[in-house]
Amino acid sequence: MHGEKRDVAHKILLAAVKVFDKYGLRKTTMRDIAESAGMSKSSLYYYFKSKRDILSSVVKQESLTLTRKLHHAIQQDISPQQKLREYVVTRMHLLFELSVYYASLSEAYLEQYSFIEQEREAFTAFEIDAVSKILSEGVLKGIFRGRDILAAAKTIIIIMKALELRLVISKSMDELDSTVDTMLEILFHGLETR
Amino acid sequence: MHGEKRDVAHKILLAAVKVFDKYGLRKTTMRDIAESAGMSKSSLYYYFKSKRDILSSVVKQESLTLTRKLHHAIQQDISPQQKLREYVVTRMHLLFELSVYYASLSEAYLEQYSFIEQEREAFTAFEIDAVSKILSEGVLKGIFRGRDILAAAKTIIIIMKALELRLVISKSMDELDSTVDTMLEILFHGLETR
DNA sequence: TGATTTTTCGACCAATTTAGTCGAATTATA
DNA sequence: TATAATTCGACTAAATTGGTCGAAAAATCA
Repeated sequence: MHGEKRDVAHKILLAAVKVFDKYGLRKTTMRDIAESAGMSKSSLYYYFKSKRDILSSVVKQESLTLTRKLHHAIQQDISPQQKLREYVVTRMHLLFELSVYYASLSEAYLEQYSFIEQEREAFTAFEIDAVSKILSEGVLKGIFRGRDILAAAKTIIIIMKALELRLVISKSMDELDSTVDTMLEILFHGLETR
Repeated sequence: MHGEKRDVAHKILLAAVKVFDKYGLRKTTMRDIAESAGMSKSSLYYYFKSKRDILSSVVKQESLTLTRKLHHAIQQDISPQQKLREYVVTRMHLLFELSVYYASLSEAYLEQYSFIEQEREAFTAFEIDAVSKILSEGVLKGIFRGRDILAAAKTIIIIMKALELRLVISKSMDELDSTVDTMLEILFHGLETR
């Protein structure tokens, strides 16, 4: 009749995201997750074998959401400039919502949950590929200068990561879009042919 | 030569605010505060007698900042409408920054730190007074209708508190100002004479 | 209906973390 | 140099942590 096992597991993950977002990974306890999911702590272990397991599932889920939406954002039939803008802005807004990627963790903690770093590295690889493709397209169309695409892509990603940090600190998205625009304005006039 | 006792105490409070903001009151430990302040945990007890003491000081400090800035915001020589707008917007932005008032705490936790509720109540009293004065001024100038000022003030404050909740949930201030404007538009056309 | 399976939870555990203490070391002051 | 102000490492008792287990409840099946 009602909820299957997978639905409850999903409900738990949603609850986990909520509290991860609130307290960060390190500070979130199984009790917090259970409370947020509206069930007993023991019941969590019926669906997940450990806290690490829940964490891992959340990370994988968020990572999937992130890449899927970013992929979709640059699939549109728009100019390379617009694509780059779309990518950066979408990325900003998504990362603002997704909790796990923002968790600033101590090295010791990351060691324990190594899959987070792994997932992050995989995401970086995706990013370099995605941005490189946008740049290549721009070069082919004679819009961007065709020097070292990989280096250019990496630079853009570094700048975006720097923006992430500012975002976390300010906790506001007010100036974000204009900052992105300013940044991209500079970026475009440096990349475009004349 | 360098830092007096009061300065260090102040430094500790700033560090405390930083981590309270990050983890919330409940999740913040003395170790967190000490780390954030760049000193040993034991040293904190040279300046404050307990965690409760630090918490209390932070709450009082934030409460003071809040009321002082709000008071200043409505001291300007502007129309009652502008004053009301100024009050609401300032309040929103300040509460977004101040960590303590947003801490959603369980009743059990609030019991332990009762001074938080006390300070909140004092703040509400200040608000009712401040908003009432703005409304009164508007009535005197023939701009607002002069029915039940106290009830009107309380209504405005309730609406602002509802906005607070939305603010916490969305964690973004993007739509906030326009929401405030929309709300005040409705509010003004209900309050103004004709 | 009664038997069986799925799901939930309270009670419990060992290990860690917590707020807070204390005396000794360090630093500044006189 | 003596004295006072400040810092901290080592410690404790109490609370909290992730995780276990078996029994109660619900849901499903016969």
